Amino acid sequence: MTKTIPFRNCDGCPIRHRAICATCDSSEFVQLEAMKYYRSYSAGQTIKWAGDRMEFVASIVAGTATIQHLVEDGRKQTVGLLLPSDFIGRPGRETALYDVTAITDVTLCCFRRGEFEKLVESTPHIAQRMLAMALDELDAARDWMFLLGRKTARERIASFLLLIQRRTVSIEGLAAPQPAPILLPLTRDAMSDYLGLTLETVTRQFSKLKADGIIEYASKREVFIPDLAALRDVAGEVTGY
Amino acid sequence: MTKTIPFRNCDGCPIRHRAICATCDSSEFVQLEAMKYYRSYSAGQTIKWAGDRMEFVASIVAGTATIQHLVEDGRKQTVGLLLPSDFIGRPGRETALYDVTAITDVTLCCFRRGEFEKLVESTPHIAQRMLAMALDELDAARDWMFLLGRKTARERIASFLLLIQRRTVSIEGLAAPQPAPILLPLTRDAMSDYLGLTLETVTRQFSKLKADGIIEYASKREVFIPDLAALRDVAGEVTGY
DNA sequence: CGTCAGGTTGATTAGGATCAACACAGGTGG
DNA sequence: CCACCTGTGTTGATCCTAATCAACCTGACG
Repeated sequence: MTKTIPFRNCDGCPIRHRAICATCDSSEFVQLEAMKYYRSYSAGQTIKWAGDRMEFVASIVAGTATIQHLVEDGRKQTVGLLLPSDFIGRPGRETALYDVTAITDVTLCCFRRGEFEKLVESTPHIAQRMLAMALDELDAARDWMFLLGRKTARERIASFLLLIQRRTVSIEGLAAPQPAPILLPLTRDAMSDYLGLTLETVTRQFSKLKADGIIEYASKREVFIPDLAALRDVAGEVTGY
Repeated sequence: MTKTIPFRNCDGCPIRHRAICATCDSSEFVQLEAMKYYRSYSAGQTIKWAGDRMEFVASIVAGTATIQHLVEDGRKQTVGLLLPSDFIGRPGRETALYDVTAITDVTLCCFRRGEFEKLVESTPHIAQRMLAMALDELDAARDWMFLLGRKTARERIASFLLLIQRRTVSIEGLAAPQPAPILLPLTRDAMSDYLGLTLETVTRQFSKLKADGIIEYASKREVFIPDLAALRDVAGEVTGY
């Protein structure tokens, strides 16, 4: 459950330049560094439950988590995917609205909520950075609304694969050449929750994409994309011009 | 097309205490007041097109607008509903990502984007207020993702009616007694775009809810809700505890 | 009075959901 | 070492909700 963290201070932090601290100047940075603490969760653990009092906010340092809306009758919808540098929690809210679950092993960089809220009030850079990140997330949520409201199952899978492909490239840098296998951080079931489908439909569409030569399996959870443009086409994105 | 505005300065402004200016102190307020200008659009007009350069950001003073994602093959999804006090645009983005369309006659309180961005940088209160509003919108977007991904047509209609009912009450104050008719700002077609359905399905579900006694028509665009709890039940909201 | 936008209703179809059986890998314990 | 179990994934058969295609209604307006 507790996992060793391969660094001790912010200098070596992999998300230093993309998280909420990205635009802090050195004095702001000292304050953040002083109040941070790390926490780890293993795959499958719930980080917070809807309704819980939120004692901290945090940045994802490593791993993947999901934000989920769960309803008594068993219906579930993943309403956000949290990857390294993404932020959990919001200043000013007492209790969580959604469940947050670690999908892979996750390391968080946490801040006590009360202290963090004071910092947001006193440090304009942080409020501005958080605003920019919140607005980006809002755009992402709106794109996802289009997917959930209007895309076919096939298009949803293709869009999801592109999303993971892009984030993989942006996190790992473009070290690896294009046709590198991309690792899916979610099970078929978790994907279905994210895509507004059932797990059977997800499986079927994967099989169909494979049969059509759009993807190839390295393993059940690792996929090659021989032709990215073809995948974009399937996803309903405009490739052109 | 141009509509008279029934007030000249912020004192009489109906959204003074809910828009981005809500938490400004008096000196900040003077700055905002100095740079604002009003603009009106008549029902059906497009306020901005996706891809347009955004020369201003704005608060909705009166009327209803929608944010839409439109795709070449004709599919359309409304990804946001803008009611009085909601904000259009974002500091730091050059071009609009989505179409914004006036559904009813709309009055905006506009700020030139460049000037506004400077203000956001220099005025922490505004960045903080915008952050709070952006996070609220993000929560609303996530609730809508659940609706689009998991709710049935009937539940979607009921949820939409509740949404309008709540916003009607909160804007008009609770002057009117509970069983007041609520005015639907959207056509069946526009509702279908928002709910991820077709207009025929919207009509059918309205008819069914009427047949079931959940709603009553005052006119095609005005609805009574005799029993709010019953409607909540249909919407899949937990009444109880 | 004719036209047109908005709305309703019916018949049919299709895309995913649901129910069900089975495959496969990895881990555990006897 | 093997038998068993559990979590994950695949595939098939059937059903059902909402989409599609189509006809018609209603009221506002020039």
